[in-house]
Amino acid sequence: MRATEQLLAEGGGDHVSLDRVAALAGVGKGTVFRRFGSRAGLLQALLEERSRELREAVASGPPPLGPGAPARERLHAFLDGLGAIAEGNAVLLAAHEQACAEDKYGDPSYLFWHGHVSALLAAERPDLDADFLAHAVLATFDGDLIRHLTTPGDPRRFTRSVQEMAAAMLGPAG
Amino acid sequence: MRATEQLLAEGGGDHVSLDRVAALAGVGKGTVFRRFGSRAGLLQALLEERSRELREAVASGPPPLGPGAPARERLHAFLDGLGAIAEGNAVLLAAHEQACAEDKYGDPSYLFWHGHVSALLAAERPDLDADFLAHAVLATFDGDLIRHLTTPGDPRRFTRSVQEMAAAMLGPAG
Amino acid sequence: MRATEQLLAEGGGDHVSLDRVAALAGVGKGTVFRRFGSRAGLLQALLEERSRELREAVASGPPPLGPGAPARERLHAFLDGLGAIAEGNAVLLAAHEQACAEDKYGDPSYLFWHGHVSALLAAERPDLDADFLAHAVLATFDGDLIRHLTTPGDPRRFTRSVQEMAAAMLGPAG
Amino acid sequence: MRATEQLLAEGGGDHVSLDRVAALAGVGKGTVFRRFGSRAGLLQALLEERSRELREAVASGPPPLGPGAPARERLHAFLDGLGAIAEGNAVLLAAHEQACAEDKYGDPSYLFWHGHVSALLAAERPDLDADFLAHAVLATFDGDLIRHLTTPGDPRRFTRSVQEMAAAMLGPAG
DNA sequence: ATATAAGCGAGACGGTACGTCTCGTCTTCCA
DNA sequence: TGGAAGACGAGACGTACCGTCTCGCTTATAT
Repeated sequence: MRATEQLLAEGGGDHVSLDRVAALAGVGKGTVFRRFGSRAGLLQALLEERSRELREAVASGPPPLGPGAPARERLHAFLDGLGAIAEGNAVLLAAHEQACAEDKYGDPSYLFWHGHVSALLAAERPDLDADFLAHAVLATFDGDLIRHLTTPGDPRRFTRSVQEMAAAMLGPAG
Repeated sequence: MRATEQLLAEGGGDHVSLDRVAALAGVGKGTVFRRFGSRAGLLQALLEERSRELREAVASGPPPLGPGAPARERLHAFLDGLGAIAEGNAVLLAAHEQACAEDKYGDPSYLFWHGHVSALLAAERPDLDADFLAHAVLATFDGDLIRHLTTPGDPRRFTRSVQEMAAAMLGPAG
Repeated sequence: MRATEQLLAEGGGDHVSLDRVAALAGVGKGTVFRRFGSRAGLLQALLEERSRELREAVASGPPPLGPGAPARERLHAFLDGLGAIAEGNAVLLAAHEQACAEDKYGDPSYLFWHGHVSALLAAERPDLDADFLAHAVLATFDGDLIRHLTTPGDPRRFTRSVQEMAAAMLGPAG
Repeated sequence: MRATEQLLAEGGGDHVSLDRVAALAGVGKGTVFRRFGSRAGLLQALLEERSRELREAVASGPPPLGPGAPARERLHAFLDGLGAIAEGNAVLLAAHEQACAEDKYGDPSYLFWHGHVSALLAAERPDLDADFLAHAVLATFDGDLIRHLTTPGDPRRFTRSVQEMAAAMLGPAG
């Protein structure tokens, strides 16, 4: 089931109409809506799938991603992981943002990332508004921005820059 | 002409279809398209209007907004101005983002803001990727995020946080 | 099992989807299809149930409904019985017509009524096209027409009119 | 515009989905809905078109269809005309009945036919329930019934039978 | 002053996505 | 293992929207 959607994300690029997705997946449109509720739900599920691993590693994996390492290192590792996902799925990301206009900040997945980043930032810089900074960091994970910055010659430019920004926010190490 | 659209942005809230806009403005849909080219154009024009003053002040006004003041102060003043605009037009901002999905980073208005912020950051922190940081700063000016953060009790929460973030990026003065 | 469907015919009124019927009956949709084959089958079964008595009385009951009475009287009695059923189940009738669009004239139940009426008409008026007249008489048993004609103040208006029509068709007794 | 729908009625037979109609007519689906409101509206418009001539002839044409001739002759001529239309458009008729389940008896076109027939019947047989008889006569113009009765060898069987029925209703010429 | 040109109000149209609703089949799971 | 429950395939329907287009009117300009 998921595999079909992946095919389509590849095939369609951005013009992924649900009708087409369903047809190309060899399944009725009704099924898609029954399973995902709406266009937003579909994209969310795809992102979810692609980031579940990272989520689990963050929640309960080994350091430095998981609990146990210093906040600074955990943040670095996390941004590295999320950056990799984002760079590999910029198109999907962009489509998701476009679809989930409403309630983007209430999405459970976003809430998880935000909570994580916020906690790490707060641990290192209790003097700052970690809640906002987390939103700011995550706001840079914009599909269009990533596509804008990523060139064939430098596929990790985006992640590197995000890391640099996070480092600047945290200030000189301890 | 503009006034009509403003009325509509207020009236419609978020569900501003061009049909409705045109009808409510007492003008044919054709006229709207003749003047703005597309939905994106309309929103852009509205934002343009609301930010022209700031733009001019930044380009050729008196310090600290205009040229002449230290980069740090200019950035502070700029973010204050842009924050005020954004907080007062969060709905419009959100609609614009939704509409201008394509080519958002090629929009002249965005390019101007980005160039300005980028230059200021570069002046103060030549060691960082000012280009990216400017994108990051501007990425926080997201209509939905602003609506999410702004509460009746604290209307300038967003701007304050952005300032704090910029300060953190620039590091200790000096 | 039948009882559940009756509940639904009453409950739903006109928008009786099989999904809803099944759900409201507290039974899986599969069950409904196994027992009735299709939407048409379900409605047919309901009608069947409500008209079985009349059918048996007509086929082998005592006169004037059953064999033995003069055709004119048998027809009168039959139309009275069928009219009563139809007036009491106009909604069901309308739904059935809508569902059985295809092959309406091959339905065993319809064939029985038609054969009966046709034979009675032929007996009394061998000079007319009894086959067609029987179709015409039965065509008036239309759910929507009955609902249209039946008012709270005159619940048997439809039956009376049908009788009058039949009498006119048969011509002066004689 | 109409021509396209005619093509489709021919082409589709009975499975005329609005999507297909629109596509095959080279027009957007939105257009179809704007012009006809719904499936029912489309079919109604087609029937309207095919029967407009008869309607005008009946309302203000020369006898025996139009005013001036005796009721008996007018009814005969009218049934002949309507029968011809119905026999030539049985499929369309059936589709229309299926679509216009709701409010069939409030349709202006139906009201016109009914008023006409009812008036003619009342003129000739004031002793009968002309209102109902008119419904009964028109009820025989059922697409499926016509298809059922019409064979290649006897294309006017239906009309002939309707005439006979009407004659029987009117009784011996007075 | 009249004729003509440009521009504008109005809205129909082509095209298409979305989400809801059905029906009838097919699969799964429990008794 | 057989029947109940409901997921699934397929697709129609109606709505909303965008961007194009064609009208007819009005206003301004040129003769």
